[in-house]
Parts: sequence; C-alpha cells; structure tokens
Amino acid sequence: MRKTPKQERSRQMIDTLIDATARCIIEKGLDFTTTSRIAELANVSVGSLYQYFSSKEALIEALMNNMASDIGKGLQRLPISETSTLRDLVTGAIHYGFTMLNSRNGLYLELARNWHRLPTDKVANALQQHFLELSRIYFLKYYREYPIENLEVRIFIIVNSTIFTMVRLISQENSMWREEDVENGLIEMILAYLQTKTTAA
Amino acid sequence: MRKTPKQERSRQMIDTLIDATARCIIEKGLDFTTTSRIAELANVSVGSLYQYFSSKEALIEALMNNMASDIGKGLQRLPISETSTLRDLVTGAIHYGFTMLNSRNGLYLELARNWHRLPTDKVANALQQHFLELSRIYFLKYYREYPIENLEVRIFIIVNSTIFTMVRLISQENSMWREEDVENGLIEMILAYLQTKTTAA
Amino acid sequence: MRKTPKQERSRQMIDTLIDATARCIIEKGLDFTTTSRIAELANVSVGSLYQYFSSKEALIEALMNNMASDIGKGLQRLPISETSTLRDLVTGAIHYGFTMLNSRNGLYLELARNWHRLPTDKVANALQQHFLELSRIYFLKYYREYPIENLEVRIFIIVNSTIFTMVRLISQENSMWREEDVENGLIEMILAYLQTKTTAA
Amino acid sequence: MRKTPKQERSRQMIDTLIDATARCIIEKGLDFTTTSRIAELANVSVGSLYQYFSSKEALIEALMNNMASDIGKGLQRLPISETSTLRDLVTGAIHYGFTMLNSRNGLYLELARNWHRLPTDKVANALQQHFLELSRIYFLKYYREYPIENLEVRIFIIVNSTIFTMVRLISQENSMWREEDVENGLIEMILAYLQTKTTAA
DNA sequence: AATGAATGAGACTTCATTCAT
DNA sequence: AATGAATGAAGTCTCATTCAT
Repeated sequence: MRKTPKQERSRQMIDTLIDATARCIIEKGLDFTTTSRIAELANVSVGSLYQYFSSKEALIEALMNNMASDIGKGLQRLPISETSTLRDLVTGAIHYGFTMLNSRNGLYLELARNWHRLPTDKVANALQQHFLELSRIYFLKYYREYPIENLEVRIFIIVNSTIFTMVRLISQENSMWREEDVENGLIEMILAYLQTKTTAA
Repeated sequence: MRKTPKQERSRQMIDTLIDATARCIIEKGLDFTTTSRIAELANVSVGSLYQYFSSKEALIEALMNNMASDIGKGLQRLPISETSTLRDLVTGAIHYGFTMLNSRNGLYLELARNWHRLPTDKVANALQQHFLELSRIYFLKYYREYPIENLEVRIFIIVNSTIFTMVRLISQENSMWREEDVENGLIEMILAYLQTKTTAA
Repeated sequence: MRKTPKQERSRQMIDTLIDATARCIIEKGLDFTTTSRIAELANVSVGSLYQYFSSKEALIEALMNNMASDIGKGLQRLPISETSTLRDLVTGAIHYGFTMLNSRNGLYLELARNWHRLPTDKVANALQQHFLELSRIYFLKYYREYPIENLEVRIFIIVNSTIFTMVRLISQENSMWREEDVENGLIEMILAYLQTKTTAA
Repeated sequence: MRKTPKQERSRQMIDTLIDATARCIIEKGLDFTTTSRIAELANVSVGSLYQYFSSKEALIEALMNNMASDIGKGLQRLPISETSTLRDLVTGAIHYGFTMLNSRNGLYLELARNWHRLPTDKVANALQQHFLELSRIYFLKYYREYPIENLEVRIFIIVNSTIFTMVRLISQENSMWREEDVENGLIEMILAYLQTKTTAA
C-alpha cells in the first residue's frame, strides 16, 4: 500500500524550506535572511514558500521548533549512569551545549545571538524545562540527602549564564580565552553554585 | 585665549546626535531607530547627521563608546572600603549591574539585547577590563593569601553570565522569578565560583 | 435512450462552479474572490476549474449570464393585469428592482457596484430589453392614445437611474434616507417622466 | 522677500504626483494604476511618492478631494440669472455634468465607474450638498409658491440617476443612443419630477 | 479528467544615504 | 555648513495560471 504521497511531498517541501532557512541564516546571517533568498536556496519559487508558511516569521518559528525538539532529543540522550557524579552530569551538559552551538555550522549560535528578535521563548523554556527535569531526577536519585533549594531559579541562572557565555566566546573572532578553559570554568562555577546552600533570604 | 567655537559646536552637535540616538532607541527600540527619526529628535537635518557621522553605524558606535565610558566611571565609584568582604564587593557589583540595565529607561537593556548587531566589543571589553582591575585590586589587597588562578577567564565567565541572566530576566514580561531571588542566586554563584580553586586541567 | 453522462457531469460542474463563484462574491466581495477560493467552495481543484472555464473572467461572465437570465425570468413573472395602472406597473418594477438587489445575499448588489470591471453589457442590455418589451406591451395595450416617443432612450435612462440610485442607497452604511422614501421618489420620477411629451429637440 | 521655497516645492511635488495619478488612471484605468507607474509618470522615485503620501490610498483620496473641490467650484460658476427658468437651471446642471465627465480625458468618468472602491463619500456628499443648496436658493427665490417637499431625497435621487446614466452612456463603446437625446431625456425627467407634488405617504 | 503544488510577475512600502540648493 | 527632498535597492507577500502526476 502506497504511502500518502501528498503529505510526503508536503513534509518534504516543509523540510526543504526550513533547511533552506537554516542554510540562509548560516550563510548570510539572520539580518540578510530574506524570503526570496530562502526560496532560491530551496530551489523553489517564493510562491511555494508562502504556500507552506504564512510568513517569514512562521518559517523561522518552525525552524526554532525544530531546534527545540532537536535539543530536547539530544538532552535525553545524555548518558547518566548510576556511577555518574554531579561533576559528570554537569560536564556532560556543558559539553553538550558547546557541541550544540558549534553544530550545524553555527546555526544555533546565530539564533542564540538574535534571541531577542526571535520566538525564543519556546526554545528557552524547553531548554530550561529539560534541565530542570534532568536535575530533579538526578538530585532525587543521588542527592536525596542534599535537597537543592530554589532549583528553578538556579536552573534559570545556570542555563542563561552558560548559553550566553558560550555564545560570546564562540562569537569572538580571535578569542583571548581557550574554549577548554571557559568550559572548565563554567563547570566549576555551576558545580560550586549547586553545592551552595541557600542563605536565608 | 578664545575657545575654538567650531570644535565646541561640533562637540555639542555630536553629543546632541548621540543623545537623540539614545532617546530613539529607548522610545522605539533598536529595530525602529532610523536615521531620520534620530535627526528629528536632535532637531537637526539628516544631512547634518551625516556631516558628523559617516553612517548610522558610526553613530551607534559612538553611543556604545559613551556607554562604555559611563559604565567604567560608575564602576570606579563602587565603594570598596577596608572592611568590605568579598560578598560585599560582589553584591555591590551585581547591584550595579541591575541598576545599569534599568537605568536610562532601559537603553542599556535594549543595547544588551541586541549586542550581536552592535559594536559590542568595546563595551564588553571595557566592562571586563574594569572588573578585572577591580578584582585584581581587591584580591591583591585582601586576599593575598588566596591568589585567584585564571582570573581573566573567571571574570569573562562571570561578567557574561551576569549580564545575560539579568537581561533575560528583565526582558520577560511576567517573569516567573523574582528579581531579588535571581540577584541573590547570582551573588551566591559568583561567590562560590570565586572561592573555588582551579582543578588541575 | 441514455442521457449523455459527460455533458450531465459537465453541466453540473459548471453550475457548481458558478454557484461557488456567487457564494464567494457574497461572502468576500468581488475584490477578494480568488480562483482558489472559488475552487475550494466548489469542493473542486483549481485545475478542474480551469478545465471548465478558461479564465476567472470566463467564470464571472457565466455568472453574469445566469444573472441576466434570472432577471429576465423574474421580469416576465411581473403581474400585469388588465386593471393595472401605469403606477401599478412602475411600482411593481421598482419593487422588483429592490427585491433583486437585496436577493441572494447581496450578490447582485455587489455585481452592480462593480459593473465597470465586469462584462455587464449582457445583463444591462437584457434588463433594458426586458423593460422595453414590458413597456411596449403595456403602452400598446392601454395607452394607445399616448404613444410614448423615444421609448428606448427613456427606458435606458430610467433603468440606469433606478439601478444606481438603489445601489447607492443600499450601499450606504447609515443612509440618511429611508428606503421607502427613495422608492416612492423613484416611482414618482419615473411616472412623471413617462407622462411627459417629448419637447421638440 | 522670497516666497518660502520649501512649501512651493512641496506643493508642486504634491500636485505633480496627483496629476501623475490622474494621468495613470486615465491611461491605464484604476486597476492598473500602481504606485511605481505613478512615480514613473511623475518622473520621480517611488520613495518621493511615499514622502508626500503615506499610501496609494492617500494619494487617490487627495485626487478625489481635488475633484470634489473642482466640481464645487464649477457648480458655483453655473450662471443663474433672475430670468433663469427651472428648465434653464436643470439644463445647465446636466450640461455641467456631461462636461465634467468628459473633461480631463475621462478621469472623472473612470473615478465614477469605480466609486465603490474609492473614498467616494466626500465627493458624492459634496455634489449632493452643492445641488441641494443650488436648488434651495432657486426654489426660495423663484418658487416660493411651490415649496418642494422632500428636497433632500429628490436631490439624492436626481444626482445619482443623472451621474450613472451619464457614466453608463459615456462608457459604452458604440452607444445606441445619442448623447443629446439622453441629455434631453434627463432634463425632462428631472423637470417632471421636480414639478411633482409628493403624494401622501 | 482531476489534482493541487508550483510558478513568478508584480504590488506596496521602507530607509540609509546622497546632493543640489 | 546645513538642509531635507530625492533616490532606488530591497523586502514581504498575493494570486491567476500551468503542468507533472
């Protein structure tokens, strides 16, 4: 029995367009990502683009959603074994972050740079949510004796701190700092912070 | 000896234009800051604008430089007495950061949001430099027994972590977190991090 | 003898499309009547639409022809008895006009508004022709003693005067005039005009 | 003392653009009147067009206002002497109407054809108002013994009847009727109508 | 025959920058 | 020096029509 070709083709066109958008952002930067350039990169007419996405924004939003889901999947694949220490966990997550930002030829980097003009909320929330769950699971499992207070706020601070420190680092042409050092620094900072007891407010 | 009126006028014109740019960014946001609006706010013609600044970018760069110098001056005014603990110092700096981002009707906030499209380097570098010096002085003075390793990298991480966590917090319409909690969290994180010894790489 | 199914289907498809066009014009107005919307309303593909009509214009022309024939049929059903006065006749016709323009949810109103961009000629001519015949019959029957001069021109004037006065009246959101008053006014005007002898040119 | 050249130039540009709009409508018809064509006809860049008119609609509205004021001025110049009969008055007005619709190479004709898509209200109201005043003055002066009832409604009917009968006549390629005959017919109709007493409602 | 995805010309509008006055 | 009118490339989006399946 044949698969439904319509939806197949639709799905493919949608993916092609989102992919073209990604490539355009990578090649030209978000500021020079235009609907006609996207269509051109997709080897498709502008009209087609608008048959599948009601606006440039919708297209970028779709890309962001893909991104959110990618990141989510990646996070779930992070290895957490019984012998994982908190340091292992944090190191893994930080590493994952750098991998992400350097992946796809800097696509995520450029999106992160422009977070304010983009429908970032979904991605950011997803990210925070994922880390929150990850942390909860971890702390419930292995740190029952050290319940973390204010976990949400801490995750918020850590996630944002990490992302933007990374983005800034990678964005610098000739950085004065080695990626390795910053990576280690972030790990230390996060670990130190997580092991802190909240002071009485 | 007469003052050189030309340069006086120039200086004044330049300041007026930079100020108009700031007001425009505050009122309309960076995306809707156009050269003609700037000129209009400065009560000056667009032509004049281009007599003093070769491009919109140049104008914004000047604004950024002013900003950098403002921030520098502010930092130098941070009170550090002999009795200041490290916590006092960090608390003061974080507070200063929030004050800055909320000052000038959100001008710095908007600029920080759009850092990637702006000539941020100078500001960021200035900021980092200032904090570096501040820290050096502090640690040399009171912590001679605890020499901080990798101070530059740590400052880089801390400054970026702080700025963007704050920006993200302030940018959220109805934030899920109280400013106070985030402020405290940042302070704890930074303090914990600074008191960490670098692990052997 | 079997009916020819092809032609049956054709006829039905054609009618469906014309009907969809009418519905689209009613719902969206002529300016927002697009081929794809028509096809959608007809539960048919755009491609099929073009199998039956060579262009959007052809489709609308067909609708106009249907309209002409509808109006013609309606006019023939206007009651003219032996005891009808001229006033009865005119009143009936004016009433018919208003009924028409308000019928089909304003379809004819919208078409009349846009007469210039449409192949109006057929409809207008049909209308004029019908009224001409109606008048001829009437005057021949009952007014033999008052032969109307220049009947064609008079009908032309009356028909156009009536249609557009009505269209303008109905199109006004909050008309300053009651429909009843305009209706009576038109009747008076037409009656007065028909009872006029042509002055020597 | 020099005239203010700015306003001079502005005024001239505005007039040029409105004039170009008029020419474009005349040459291409309203449907093919585009902002770039207008700019081209005005020997001006599109940008300039938008410096003076915020949108295509604004430009067309300005043209309509000019039209309204032209028509108003023309009406005020209609000769009404003491010896004018009602027939003289009506004849003059009808004549004026035909002159108008034929003037400016059919500009007003095309605008009248497209009344429904245009900001017609101002023009139509102006026209009705002018005729109303004209009629009031006339009837007050010379027909005190025959006060016209429902003058407003009558004027509404007459103005619309006249305009569209004319527009339809002129729009026909090879009209079946001589302009003279229709003109006379309209005059007779209007005169007959105005001399009618309103029937009790 | 039917489908509907694809096309692409063309519409409106913005804004950094220039240049005649 | 100052002005601000003029420029025009570039951007987003629509829709009648075609054509491969």
